[in-house]
Amino acid sequence: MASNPAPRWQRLEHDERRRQILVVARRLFSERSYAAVSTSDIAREAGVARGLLHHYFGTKRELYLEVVRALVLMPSNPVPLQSGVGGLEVVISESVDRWLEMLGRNRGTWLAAVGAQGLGRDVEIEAILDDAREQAVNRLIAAVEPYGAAGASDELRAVVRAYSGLAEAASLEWLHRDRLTRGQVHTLLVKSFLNLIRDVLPAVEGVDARSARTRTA
Amino acid sequence: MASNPAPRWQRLEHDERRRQILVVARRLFSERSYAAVSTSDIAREAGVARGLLHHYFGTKRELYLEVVRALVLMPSNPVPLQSGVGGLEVVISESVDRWLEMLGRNRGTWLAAVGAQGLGRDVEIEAILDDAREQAVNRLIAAVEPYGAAGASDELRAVVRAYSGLAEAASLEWLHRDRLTRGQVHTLLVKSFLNLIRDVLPAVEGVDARSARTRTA
DNA sequence: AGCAAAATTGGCAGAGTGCCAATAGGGCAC
DNA sequence: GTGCCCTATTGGCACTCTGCCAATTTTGCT
Repeated sequence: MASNPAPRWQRLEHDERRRQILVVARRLFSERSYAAVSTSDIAREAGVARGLLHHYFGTKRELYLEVVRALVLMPSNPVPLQSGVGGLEVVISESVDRWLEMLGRNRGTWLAAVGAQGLGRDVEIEAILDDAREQAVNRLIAAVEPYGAAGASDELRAVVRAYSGLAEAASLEWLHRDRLTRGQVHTLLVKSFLNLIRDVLPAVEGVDARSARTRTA
Repeated sequence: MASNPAPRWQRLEHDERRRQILVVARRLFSERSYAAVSTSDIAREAGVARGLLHHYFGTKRELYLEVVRALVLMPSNPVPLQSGVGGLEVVISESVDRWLEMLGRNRGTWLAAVGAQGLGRDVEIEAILDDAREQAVNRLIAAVEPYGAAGASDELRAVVRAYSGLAEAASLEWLHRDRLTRGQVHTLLVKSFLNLIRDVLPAVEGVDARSARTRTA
């Protein structure tokens, strides 16, 4: 009396199914570009019907944005940190070290998150990435603040942001192009940061309005 | 007696039509993302049939790659330069100035070229952007070489590449976020470069293999 | 066991892409 | 000036992908 007709599919709880789809989508979107991944691909690999994706995320694009948001939760920029004990140099050194540690563990994910893609300014994507970087900058500034008297001026934020760019590029030289060792990246990041804060920042703040002209050397 | 039935469309020379389509495609791909631009959009704005796009470029993606190639011909990284007269500092200062000048003129295009996009490593796009940046690094190294004894070591290339990242981020602070003036970016770039070459690079080269371990501080 | 809520499926409609055969400019030979 | 031929250009067909929704199935609860 075939009591159980052997269910053809399993019914999962809302959040669980959602998470499962997100995992697959994250993998595929990390491997290939947005256009090169179809919702059918995601559905097939997740073992569900394509319509279910739309039930949970509405649209392919929204699913994509969800993936991006999850991905940039990982610090895409240098060195957050907590309580500073010791001099600025020590604090920075430890922060950089912790950050490189994280990078080494999540190499693939991080590379996918910072991998520059095509052109065409996608304002939403840009906003998400920008927010993530800005938060990283905030954390770093908060950590440094006790050491430098200056509050979070525009110049400080900009310099730290520039440092983020340097840190990303340098990390790529380690993880992707293999031209630097981890130790070298560490040295590069620590010394650069100290130089930027102690030497470059004061100079930048010292540039007065007359030098802010748009033309000429 | 209606001699000329008034041609319904004009027949252009191969290269000319091709260029015309590229101009439109470049504009649209710079404004919106790849997925948000349809071949119909491009064809309509170019005033041609959609099929013609495929005749010239084969595929939407190939057309896109063509646009990207053209776009990154513009130096996406700092400061090429020619013959150095004067000290390193003067050469760098002038180079940075010339570069900022170019940025100011081509603000929109440059922003489109470096604008961070989505995830999903698109290896072809990545290769194109990477080549462009690498060439910029080469030019910069060639300009600096007379001043530093060291040849183009891996460390030097990596440090200059890191500098490129810093320069891009700093320029965005000027052009996009408006937190720095042009003069401030100039100062930031010149001083940072000198610091990197004179102070940081030697330290990075001095990191011996024992420090190159993957773990630990 | 039966019911109801909700998770899941399957298929339909519209849009976008790739392709190719047919058409029509326009330069050139005569 | 006229006609011919080359090829730039068009228009439409087939296929894939996305968004949507009604129908179906599962499962917890009474």
